[in-house]
Amino acid sequence: MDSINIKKLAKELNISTSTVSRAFNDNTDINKDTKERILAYAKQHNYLPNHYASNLRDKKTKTLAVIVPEIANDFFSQAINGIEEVARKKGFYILLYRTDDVFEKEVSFVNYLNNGKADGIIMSVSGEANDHNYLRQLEKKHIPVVFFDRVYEDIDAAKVTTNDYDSSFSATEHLIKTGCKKIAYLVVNKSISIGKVRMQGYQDALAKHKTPFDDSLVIDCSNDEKVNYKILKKVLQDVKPDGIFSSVERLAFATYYVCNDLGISIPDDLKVISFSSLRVAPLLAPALSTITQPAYEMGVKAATLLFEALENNGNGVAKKEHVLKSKLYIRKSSIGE
Amino acid sequence: MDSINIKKLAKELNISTSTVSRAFNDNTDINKDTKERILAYAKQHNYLPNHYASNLRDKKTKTLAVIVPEIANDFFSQAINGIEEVARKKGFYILLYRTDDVFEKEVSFVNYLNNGKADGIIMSVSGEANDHNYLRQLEKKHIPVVFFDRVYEDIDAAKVTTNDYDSSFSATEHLIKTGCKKIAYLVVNKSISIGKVRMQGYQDALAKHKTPFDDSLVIDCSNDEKVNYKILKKVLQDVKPDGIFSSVERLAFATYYVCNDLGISIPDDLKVISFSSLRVAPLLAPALSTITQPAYEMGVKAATLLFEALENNGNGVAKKEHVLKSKLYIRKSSIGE
DNA sequence: TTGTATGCGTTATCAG
DNA sequence: CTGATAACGCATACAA
Repeated sequence: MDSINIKKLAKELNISTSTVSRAFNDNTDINKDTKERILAYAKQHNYLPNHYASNLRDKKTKTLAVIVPEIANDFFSQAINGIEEVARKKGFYILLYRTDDVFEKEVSFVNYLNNGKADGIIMSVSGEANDHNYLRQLEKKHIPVVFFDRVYEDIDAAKVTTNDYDSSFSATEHLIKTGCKKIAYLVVNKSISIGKVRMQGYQDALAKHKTPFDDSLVIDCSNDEKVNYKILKKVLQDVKPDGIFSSVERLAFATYYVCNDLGISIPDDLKVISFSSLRVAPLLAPALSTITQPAYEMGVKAATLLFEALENNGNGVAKKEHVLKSKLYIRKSSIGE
Repeated sequence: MDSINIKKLAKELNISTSTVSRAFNDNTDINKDTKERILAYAKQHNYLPNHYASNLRDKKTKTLAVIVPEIANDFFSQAINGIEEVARKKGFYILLYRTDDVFEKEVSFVNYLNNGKADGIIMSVSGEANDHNYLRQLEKKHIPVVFFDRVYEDIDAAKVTTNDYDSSFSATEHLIKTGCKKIAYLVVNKSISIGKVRMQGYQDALAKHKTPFDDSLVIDCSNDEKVNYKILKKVLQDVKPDGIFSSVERLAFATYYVCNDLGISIPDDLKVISFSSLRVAPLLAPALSTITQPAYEMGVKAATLLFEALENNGNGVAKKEHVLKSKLYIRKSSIGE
């Protein structure tokens, strides 16, 4: 057909394929003029080395897999931005996966990656500390993994997290200081490590201030907006908390909607603070107090660590937790009278 | 090393590589028991056919490239979600690119894709109708392209858009009806087709209502938040419009920030309406009136069209504009006294 | 139903 | 500095 490849190019230029190859691989062993001639002709005829063939030869995919629970989410989209930034500079491609928080999808994706589709993986996990054999397989194939935000504690890999415990503690303490006596903790999946850590900060802050911990104030929500609305409506009507600490952005939004409908005033009747990366948090009615994670920086850090692992062939890379700091923004939604 | 491949697997099972290959390719010409035996053994030893080698053989990458100006943006992240949904069902991978609205990056990405890295491309463009030779090269290589939202009119390809002209017309008319006499149009790049279409709707609505068009009310903004803040501050102080029609979400946010700082009341002093996919628009202070594009559905549609092109080998596919409908949500930010 | 042989497009090795 | 050749891992045509 009209498809071009290294052989045709070589033939048309009356040189060997090796020389053409050299022209494209910054090889020093090539005459400058020859190289220019080749590149010029290639450009003209729109030739580029086939990436799959190259990969087959030297096992470098120049591709990085990114696995996240959701994409349309301020935190993750900003993190992906950070990853993309670093990857682009290294000339790497990004393969994107979304798990929808379904553990089985995560497993199936990771298993696929065993076929050499990517050189490394950056992921924010969707399951609990459990059977992670599927991840151990990657180690055997020397495919490095870096976790960010949501990690598996039992896997030995580089991890990029934020100081969730401290932030949760501070946020809860802040609510207590503004006068809250009955603070509810909103979480999506209690058993996932990130939910646990955040809850621990909440509990310890309560304990420090001699506020008894009440299990009925821990509200386990779902991934379905409508269900959450119902759950929260019931809680606000029956349990009547005077403070909300939300471990997940969208539960804070749901709280706002319920309050609007029930005529509950934030912050007069109820103070709200939430983990959130929403850039327009200051523009909400009322402005939402947030614990904001450095999403973009976390992406950059995770990608940087992955490239370190790749460049050192997995040796000597800090397989530890790299903790970045979140920022607490106190806004109107949690300010006392 | 410890790496496994089709040969080793075949040898260990005392069968030929072709049989192993058949087991993985839903080939009918294989004994059911043999197939099961192979798959079981493969699973146990964590073998999967190398994707790059397979591709080199049969020129199917099962990969789809997605090129967007930004990722951390409600519209695009939701659209990507839609694309991902369809791609996943087809067993396709997604290669993600971000251009940052820089035309050169778009060109360089597209050129890369000429090397057979992806079977097809879905993109929202970053340039103007100009020299699109780089895209024409793709046609030669039979790599189908589908545009969404931001398209090049002069390229013959499937396009997924929304009824921007109508929406802009309605939005502007709505502002006029609520009493606005001096409506500013905010745009990021006037010369890009999508900005033009939206502006045309704005202009025509003005004309219909005998409001003279004033060029100083067309505010050309940038991609830098700080610069936009300054531009808008100046406009609100000097030109003093009583209505804002923003063709881009983040310019509406910037307007909100400026108004907060200048003590301008929305909607009393200034009414605002904007193109936006922000899911918490109703929660803003005041709730933002929006023209909301069906972002997710656009992603689904674009991906569906691309797969049609792929499956029909590019023939008989509707290389036309598929127009979906946006929805106008009138909220407090643009309601009259 | 299975096995053998070939080639996909590239690059590294080695020889010149 | 350049050319010939083998090999990467797989899937198909063809033979059995």
